[in-house]
Amino acid sequence: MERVEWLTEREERAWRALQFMQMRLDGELARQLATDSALSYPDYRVLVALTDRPDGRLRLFELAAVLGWEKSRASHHVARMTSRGLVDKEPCDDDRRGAFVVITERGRRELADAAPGHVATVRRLFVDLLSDDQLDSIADVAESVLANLVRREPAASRMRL
Amino acid sequence: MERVEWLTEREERAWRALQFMQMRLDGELARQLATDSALSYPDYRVLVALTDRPDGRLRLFELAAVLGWEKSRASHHVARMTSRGLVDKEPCDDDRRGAFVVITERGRRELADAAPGHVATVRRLFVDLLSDDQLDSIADVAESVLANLVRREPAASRMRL
DNA sequence: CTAACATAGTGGACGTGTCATCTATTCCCA
DNA sequence: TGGGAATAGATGACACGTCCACTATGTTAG
Repeated sequence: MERVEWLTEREERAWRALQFMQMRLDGELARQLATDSALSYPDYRVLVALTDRPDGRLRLFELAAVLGWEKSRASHHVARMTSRGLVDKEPCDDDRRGAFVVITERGRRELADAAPGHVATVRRLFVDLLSDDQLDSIADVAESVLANLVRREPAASRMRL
Repeated sequence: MERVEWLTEREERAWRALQFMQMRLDGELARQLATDSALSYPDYRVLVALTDRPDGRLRLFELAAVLGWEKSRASHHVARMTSRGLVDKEPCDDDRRGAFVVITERGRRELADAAPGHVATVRRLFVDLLSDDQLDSIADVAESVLANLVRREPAASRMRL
Protein backbone atom coordinates (compact mmCIF):
# COMPACT_ATOMS: atom_id res chain seq x y z
CA MET A 1 0.00 0.00 0.00
CA GLU A 2 1.62 3.21 -1.12
CA ARG A 3 1.60 6.28 1.06
CA VAL A 4 -1.71 8.12 1.09
CA GLU A 5 -1.92 11.89 1.49
CA TRP A 6 -4.63 12.77 3.96
CA LEU A 7 -6.40 16.08 3.34
CA THR A 8 -4.79 19.42 4.04
CA GLU A 9 -6.53 21.84 6.34
CA ARG A 10 -7.93 23.79 3.41
CA GLU A 11 -9.18 20.63 1.69
CA GLU A 12 -10.68 19.27 4.85
CA ARG A 13 -12.52 22.51 5.55
CA ALA A 14 -14.12 22.52 2.11
CA TRP A 15 -14.99 18.83 2.18
CA ARG A 16 -16.48 18.85 5.66
CA ALA A 17 -18.46 22.04 5.14
CA LEU A 18 -19.85 20.77 1.87
CA GLN A 19 -20.97 17.49 3.40
CA PHE A 20 -22.62 19.25 6.31
CA MET A 21 -24.33 21.77 4.10
CA GLN A 22 -25.79 19.15 1.83
CA MET A 23 -27.02 17.01 4.69
CA ARG A 24 -28.69 19.89 6.48
CA LEU A 25 -30.09 21.41 3.32
CA ASP A 26 -31.69 18.18 2.14
CA GLY A 27 -33.09 17.64 5.58
CA GLU A 28 -34.71 21.07 5.68
CA LEU A 29 -36.10 20.76 2.19
CA ALA A 30 -37.59 17.36 2.99
CA ARG A 31 -39.01 18.62 6.25
CA GLN A 32 -40.57 21.68 4.66
CA LEU A 33 -42.28 19.61 1.98
CA ALA A 34 -43.45 17.02 4.49
CA THR A 35 -44.89 19.73 6.72
CA ASP A 36 -46.52 21.92 4.08
CA SER A 37 -47.65 19.36 1.52
CA ALA A 38 -48.38 15.69 1.00
CA LEU A 39 -45.27 15.22 -1.16
CA SER A 40 -41.81 13.96 -0.28
CA TYR A 41 -38.81 15.55 -1.92
CA PRO A 42 -38.38 12.62 -4.35
CA ASP A 43 -42.10 12.83 -5.18
CA TYR A 44 -41.69 16.50 -5.93
CA ARG A 45 -38.79 15.90 -8.27
CA VAL A 46 -40.65 13.21 -10.19
CA LEU A 47 -43.67 15.45 -10.68
CA VAL A 48 -41.52 18.38 -11.83
CA ALA A 49 -39.78 16.15 -14.35
CA LEU A 50 -43.15 15.01 -15.70
CA THR A 51 -44.66 18.48 -15.96
CA ASP A 52 -41.56 19.61 -17.86
CA ARG A 53 -42.95 17.52 -20.72
CA PRO A 54 -45.86 18.90 -22.71
CA ASP A 55 -47.81 15.66 -22.35
CA GLY A 56 -46.80 15.05 -18.74
CA ARG A 57 -45.37 11.64 -19.53
CA LEU A 58 -41.94 10.02 -19.63
CA ARG A 59 -40.62 6.55 -20.20
CA LEU A 60 -39.41 5.15 -16.91
CA PHE A 61 -35.81 4.98 -18.04
CA GLU A 62 -35.97 8.58 -19.23
CA LEU A 63 -37.31 9.68 -15.89
CA ALA A 64 -34.42 7.90 -14.20
CA ALA A 65 -31.94 9.59 -16.53
CA VAL A 66 -33.40 13.06 -16.01
CA LEU A 67 -33.25 12.72 -12.25
CA GLY A 68 -29.91 10.91 -12.20
CA TRP A 69 -31.49 7.91 -10.48
CA GLU A 70 -30.85 4.23 -10.93
CA LYS A 71 -33.61 2.49 -12.81
CA SER A 72 -34.45 0.34 -9.83
CA ARG A 73 -34.94 3.38 -7.66
CA ALA A 74 -37.19 4.94 -10.26
CA SER A 75 -39.24 1.77 -10.52
CA HIS A 76 -39.70 1.48 -6.76
CA HIS A 77 -40.54 5.12 -6.34
CA VAL A 78 -42.98 5.27 -9.20
CA ALA A 79 -44.68 2.19 -7.79
CA ARG A 80 -45.19 3.99 -4.48
CA MET A 81 -46.44 7.11 -6.23
CA THR A 82 -48.81 5.11 -8.39
CA SER A 83 -50.38 3.56 -5.33
CA ARG A 84 -51.01 7.06 -4.00
CA GLY A 85 -52.60 8.22 -7.24
CA LEU A 86 -49.94 10.82 -8.10
CA VAL A 87 -48.94 9.14 -11.35
CA ASP A 88 -50.19 6.37 -13.60
CA LYS A 89 -48.28 3.78 -15.56
CA GLU A 90 -49.20 3.07 -19.14
CA PRO A 91 -47.88 0.46 -21.54
CA CYS A 92 -45.72 1.50 -24.49
CA ASP A 93 -46.63 0.26 -27.96
CA ASP A 94 -43.31 1.00 -29.66
CA ASP A 95 -41.34 -1.04 -27.18
CA ARG A 96 -43.37 -3.62 -25.38
CA ARG A 97 -40.84 -3.89 -22.57
CA GLY A 98 -41.42 -0.25 -21.81
CA ALA A 99 -43.76 1.77 -19.61
CA PHE A 100 -44.79 5.39 -19.55
CA VAL A 101 -45.15 7.29 -16.32
CA VAL A 102 -47.95 9.85 -16.57
CA ILE A 103 -48.83 12.56 -14.10
CA THR A 104 -52.44 12.47 -12.88
CA GLU A 105 -54.74 15.40 -12.18
CA ARG A 106 -54.18 14.79 -8.52
CA GLY A 107 -50.43 14.87 -9.08
CA ARG A 108 -50.70 18.22 -10.86
CA ARG A 109 -52.79 19.62 -8.08
CA GLU A 110 -50.45 18.54 -5.31
CA LEU A 111 -47.44 19.82 -7.21
CA ALA A 112 -49.08 23.19 -7.77
CA ASP A 113 -49.82 23.38 -4.07
CA ALA A 114 -46.32 22.42 -3.01
CA ALA A 115 -44.20 24.33 -5.50
CA PRO A 116 -44.38 27.89 -4.13
CA GLY A 117 -43.33 26.86 -0.64
CA HIS A 118 -40.56 24.66 -1.94
CA VAL A 119 -39.08 27.29 -4.22
CA ALA A 120 -39.32 29.88 -1.48
CA THR A 121 -37.38 27.54 0.79
CA VAL A 122 -34.66 26.90 -1.79
CA ARG A 123 -34.31 30.67 -2.07
CA ARG A 124 -34.37 31.31 1.64
CA LEU A 125 -31.88 28.61 2.56
CA PHE A 126 -29.54 28.72 -0.41
CA VAL A 127 -29.94 30.77 -3.54
CA ASP A 128 -30.65 34.15 -2.00
CA LEU A 129 -27.61 33.91 0.25
CA LEU A 130 -25.15 33.76 -2.64
CA SER A 131 -23.69 36.28 -5.07
CA ASP A 132 -23.65 35.69 -8.81
CA ASP A 133 -19.95 34.86 -8.61
CA GLN A 134 -20.57 32.32 -5.91
CA LEU A 135 -23.38 30.71 -7.87
CA ASP A 136 -21.17 30.45 -10.94
CA SER A 137 -18.32 29.07 -8.90
CA ILE A 138 -20.53 26.38 -7.39
CA ALA A 139 -21.84 25.43 -10.81
CA ASP A 140 -18.34 25.28 -12.29
CA VAL A 141 -17.05 23.09 -9.49
CA ALA A 142 -20.02 20.76 -9.56
CA GLU A 143 -19.93 20.41 -13.33
CA SER A 144 -16.25 19.58 -13.42
CA VAL A 145 -16.65 17.03 -10.65
CA LEU A 146 -19.52 15.46 -12.58
CA ALA A 147 -17.57 15.50 -15.81
CA ASN A 148 -14.76 13.68 -14.08
CA LEU A 149 -17.18 11.08 -12.72
CA VAL A 150 -18.67 10.46 -16.14
CA ARG A 151 -15.22 10.22 -17.70
CA ARG A 152 -14.28 7.46 -15.27
CA GLU A 153 -17.53 5.57 -15.57
CA PRO A 154 -17.06 3.93 -18.98
CA ALA A 155 -13.92 2.24 -17.69
CA ALA A 156 -16.09 -0.38 -16.00
CA SER A 157 -18.09 -1.09 -19.15
CA ARG A 158 -14.88 -1.42 -21.14
CA MET A 159 -13.73 -4.19 -18.84
CA ARG A 160 -14.56 -7.34 -20.77
CA LEU A 161 -13.33 -10.86 -20.21
CA MET B 1 -50.31 33.29 -1.75
CA GLU B 2 -47.94 36.01 -2.90
CA ARG B 3 -46.07 35.71 -6.12
CA VAL B 4 -43.07 33.40 -5.96
CA GLU B 5 -39.95 33.99 -8.02
CA TRP B 6 -38.80 30.77 -9.61
CA LEU B 7 -35.05 30.40 -10.08
CA THR B 8 -33.14 32.30 -12.74
CA GLU B 9 -31.07 30.36 -15.23
CA ARG B 10 -27.90 31.04 -13.27
CA GLU B 11 -29.48 29.98 -9.98
CA GLU B 12 -31.00 26.88 -11.48
CA ARG B 13 -27.68 25.83 -13.00
CA ALA B 14 -25.91 26.08 -9.65
CA TRP B 15 -28.66 24.37 -7.70
CA ARG B 16 -29.11 21.50 -10.14
CA ALA B 17 -25.40 20.87 -10.56
CA LEU B 18 -24.85 20.90 -6.83
CA GLN B 19 -27.62 18.38 -6.23
CA PHE B 20 -26.34 16.09 -8.91
CA MET B 21 -22.77 16.32 -7.72
CA GLN B 22 -23.65 15.47 -4.18
CA MET B 23 -25.84 12.54 -5.15
CA ARG B 24 -23.24 11.02 -7.45
CA LEU B 25 -20.35 11.71 -5.11
CA ASP B 26 -22.04 10.09 -2.13
CA GLY B 27 -22.98 7.15 -4.28
CA GLU B 28 -19.41 6.62 -5.45
CA LEU B 29 -17.99 6.99 -1.97
CA ALA B 30 -20.47 4.48 -0.58
CA ARG B 31 -19.81 2.10 -3.44
CA GLN B 32 -16.04 2.29 -3.04
CA LEU B 33 -16.24 1.55 0.67
CA ALA B 34 -18.71 -1.27 0.17
CA THR B 35 -16.49 -2.83 -2.48
CA ASP B 36 -13.11 -2.43 -0.80
CA SER B 37 -14.01 -2.84 2.86
CA ALA B 38 -16.63 -4.14 5.24
CA LEU B 39 -17.69 -0.62 6.25
CA SER B 40 -20.50 1.58 5.01
CA TYR B 41 -19.94 5.30 4.68
CA PRO B 42 -21.84 6.06 7.91
CA ASP B 43 -19.81 3.35 9.69
CA TYR B 44 -16.64 4.99 8.46
CA ARG B 45 -17.64 8.38 9.76
CA VAL B 46 -18.53 7.02 13.19
CA LEU B 47 -15.19 5.25 13.50
CA VAL B 48 -13.26 8.34 12.41
CA ALA B 49 -15.09 10.44 14.99
CA LEU B 50 -14.20 7.93 17.69
CA THR B 51 -10.52 7.64 16.76
CA ASP B 52 -10.28 11.43 16.83
CA ARG B 53 -10.58 11.05 20.61
CA PRO B 54 -7.52 9.87 22.54
CA ASP B 55 -9.56 7.23 24.36
CA GLY B 56 -11.63 6.25 21.35
CA ARG B 57 -14.91 6.96 23.13
CA LEU B 58 -17.71 9.50 22.87
CA ARG B 59 -21.03 10.02 24.53
CA LEU B 60 -23.77 9.13 22.10
CA PHE B 61 -25.11 12.67 21.97
CA GLU B 62 -21.61 14.02 21.34
CA LEU B 63 -21.17 11.60 18.47
CA ALA B 64 -24.43 12.81 17.00
CA ALA B 65 -23.32 16.43 17.36
CA VAL B 66 -19.90 15.82 15.78
CA LEU B 67 -21.45 14.10 12.79
CA GLY B 68 -24.41 16.48 12.55
CA TRP B 69 -26.84 13.58 13.02
CA GLU B 70 -30.08 13.40 14.91
CA LYS B 71 -29.77 11.48 18.13
CA SER B 72 -32.20 8.85 16.93
CA ARG B 73 -30.11 8.19 13.88
CA ALA B 74 -26.99 7.88 16.01
CA SER B 75 -28.75 5.48 18.34
CA HIS B 76 -29.97 3.25 15.51
CA HIS B 77 -26.65 3.26 13.74
CA VAL B 78 -24.58 2.56 16.83
CA ALA B 79 -26.92 -0.33 17.64
CA ARG B 80 -26.23 -1.83 14.23
CA MET B 81 -22.48 -1.30 14.58
CA THR B 82 -22.48 -2.81 18.06
CA SER B 83 -24.09 -5.96 16.75
CA ARG B 84 -21.27 -6.22 14.22
CA GLY B 85 -18.58 -5.76 16.84
CA LEU B 86 -17.24 -2.45 15.51
CA VAL B 87 -18.07 -0.49 18.67
CA ASP B 88 -19.18 -1.22 22.22
CA LYS B 89 -21.59 0.66 24.42
CA GLU B 90 -20.65 1.37 28.02
CA PRO B 91 -22.69 2.96 30.79
CA CYS B 92 -21.78 6.42 32.04
CA ASP B 93 -21.35 6.96 35.77
CA ASP B 94 -21.56 10.75 35.75
CA ASP B 95 -24.92 10.76 34.04
CA ARG B 96 -26.83 7.57 34.43
CA ARG B 97 -29.04 8.31 31.46
CA GLY B 98 -25.97 8.37 29.29
CA ALA B 99 -23.96 5.87 27.27
CA PHE B 100 -20.46 5.89 25.87
CA VAL B 101 -19.71 4.55 22.44
CA VAL B 102 -16.26 2.95 22.34
CA ILE B 103 -14.36 1.73 19.31
CA THR B 104 -13.28 -1.90 19.49
CA GLU B 105 -10.03 -3.44 18.27
CA ARG B 106 -11.94 -4.83 15.36
CA GLY B 107 -13.30 -1.36 14.60
CA ARG B 108 -9.78 0.08 14.59
CA ARG B 109 -8.57 -2.65 12.29
CA GLU B 110 -11.37 -2.22 9.78
CA LEU B 111 -10.98 1.54 9.80
CA ALA B 112 -7.24 1.27 9.22
CA ASP B 113 -7.92 -1.05 6.29
CA ALA B 114 -10.56 1.19 4.76
CA ALA B 115 -9.06 4.64 5.27
CA PRO B 116 -6.39 4.75 2.53
CA GLY B 117 -8.81 3.76 -0.19
CA HIS B 118 -11.45 6.14 1.01
CA VAL B 119 -9.14 9.13 1.21
CA ALA B 120 -7.72 8.32 -2.18
CA THR B 121 -11.25 8.30 -3.58
CA VAL B 122 -12.15 11.64 -2.01
CA ARG B 123 -9.01 13.05 -3.64
CA ARG B 124 -9.62 11.41 -6.97
CA LEU B 125 -13.26 12.41 -7.27
CA PHE B 126 -13.24 15.80 -5.60
CA VAL B 127 -10.35 17.46 -3.84
CA ASP B 128 -7.66 16.99 -6.47
CA LEU B 129 -9.88 18.46 -9.18
CA LEU B 130 -10.15 21.85 -7.50
CA SER B 131 -7.90 24.87 -7.14
CA ASP B 132 -7.22 26.49 -3.79
CA ASP B 133 -9.56 29.32 -4.72
CA GLN B 134 -12.30 26.88 -5.57
CA LEU B 135 -11.85 25.00 -2.32
CA ASP B 136 -12.06 28.24 -0.36
CA SER B 137 -15.08 29.36 -2.29
CA ILE B 138 -16.90 26.10 -1.58
CA ALA B 139 -16.06 26.33 2.09
CA ASP B 140 -17.22 29.96 2.28
CA VAL B 141 -20.51 29.18 0.60
CA ALA B 142 -21.18 26.10 2.68
CA GLU B 143 -20.33 27.84 5.91
CA SER B 144 -22.58 30.78 5.23
CA VAL B 145 -25.45 28.49 4.25
CA LEU B 146 -24.94 26.57 7.48
CA ALA B 147 -24.72 29.74 9.54
CA ASN B 148 -28.02 30.85 8.06
CA LEU B 149 -29.61 27.50 8.91
CA VAL B 150 -28.43 27.66 12.50
CA ARG B 151 -29.61 31.25 12.83
CA ARG B 152 -33.12 30.20 11.84
CA GLU B 153 -33.23 27.09 13.96
CA PRO B 154 -33.76 28.63 17.41
CA ALA B 155 -36.97 30.23 16.16
CA ALA B 156 -38.77 26.91 16.65
CA SER B 157 -37.52 26.51 20.20
CA ARG B 158 -38.59 30.01 21.04
CA MET B 159 -42.16 29.17 20.06
CA ARG B 160 -43.91 28.57 23.34
CA LEU B 161 -47.58 28.39 24.15
C1' DC C 1 -32.24 -17.01 -39.26
C1' DT C 2 -30.68 -17.53 -34.86
C1' DA C 3 -27.74 -17.21 -31.03
C1' DA C 4 -25.65 -13.98 -28.16
C1' DC C 5 -26.02 -9.86 -26.16
C1' DA C 6 -28.13 -5.53 -24.56
C1' DT C 7 -31.92 -3.03 -22.55
C1' DA C 8 -36.60 -2.03 -19.97
C1' DG C 9 -38.66 -2.86 -16.09
C1' DT C 10 -39.90 -5.63 -11.66
C1' DG C 11 -39.36 -7.30 -7.11
C1' DG C 12 -37.20 -9.12 -2.79
C1' DA C 13 -33.85 -8.44 0.80
C1' DC C 14 -31.52 -5.51 3.36
C1' DG C 15 -29.34 -1.27 5.35
C1' DT C 16 -30.41 3.39 6.26
C1' DG C 17 -32.88 7.72 8.12
C1' DT C 18 -36.95 10.15 10.14
C1' DC C 19 -40.72 10.79 13.08
C1' DA C 20 -43.22 10.05 17.11
C1' DT C 21 -43.30 8.21 21.41
C1' DC C 22 -41.61 6.43 25.62
C1' DT C 23 -38.62 5.91 30.02
C1' DA C 24 -35.23 7.43 33.03
C1' DT C 25 -32.52 10.92 34.79
C1' DT C 26 -30.93 15.53 35.67
C1' DC C 27 -31.63 20.51 35.92
C1' DC C 28 -33.64 24.52 37.69
C1' DC C 29 -36.23 27.70 40.19
C1' DA C 30 -40.10 29.33 43.12
C1' DT D 1 -36.86 21.04 48.49
C1' DG D 2 -40.41 19.59 45.36
C1' DG D 3 -42.15 19.59 40.90
C1' DG D 4 -42.09 20.89 36.09
C1' DA D 5 -39.07 21.25 32.10
C1' DA D 6 -35.22 19.74 29.57
C1' DT D 7 -32.12 16.02 28.15
C1' DA D 8 -30.14 11.16 27.05
C1' DG D 9 -31.22 7.43 24.91
C1' DA D 10 -34.12 3.41 22.98
C1' DT D 11 -37.49 1.69 19.97
C1' DG D 12 -41.27 0.70 16.47
C1' DA D 13 -43.21 1.98 12.19
C1' DC D 14 -42.46 3.44 7.94
C1' DA D 15 -40.30 5.64 3.66
C1' DC D 16 -36.27 5.50 0.98
C1' DG D 17 -32.36 3.57 -1.91
C1' DT D 18 -29.11 -0.10 -3.40
C1' DC D 19 -27.85 -4.52 -4.85
C1' DC D 20 -28.93 -8.53 -7.12
C1' DA D 21 -31.47 -11.69 -9.62
C1' DC D 22 -35.06 -12.33 -12.83
C1' DT D 23 -38.38 -11.89 -17.05
C1' DA D 24 -39.38 -10.18 -21.34
C1' DT D 25 -38.37 -7.82 -25.33
C1' DG D 26 -35.37 -5.77 -28.73
C1' DT D 27 -30.84 -5.63 -31.44
C1' DT D 28 -27.06 -7.34 -33.99
C1' DA D 29 -23.45 -10.25 -36.07
C1' DG D 30 -22.25 -14.48 -38.23
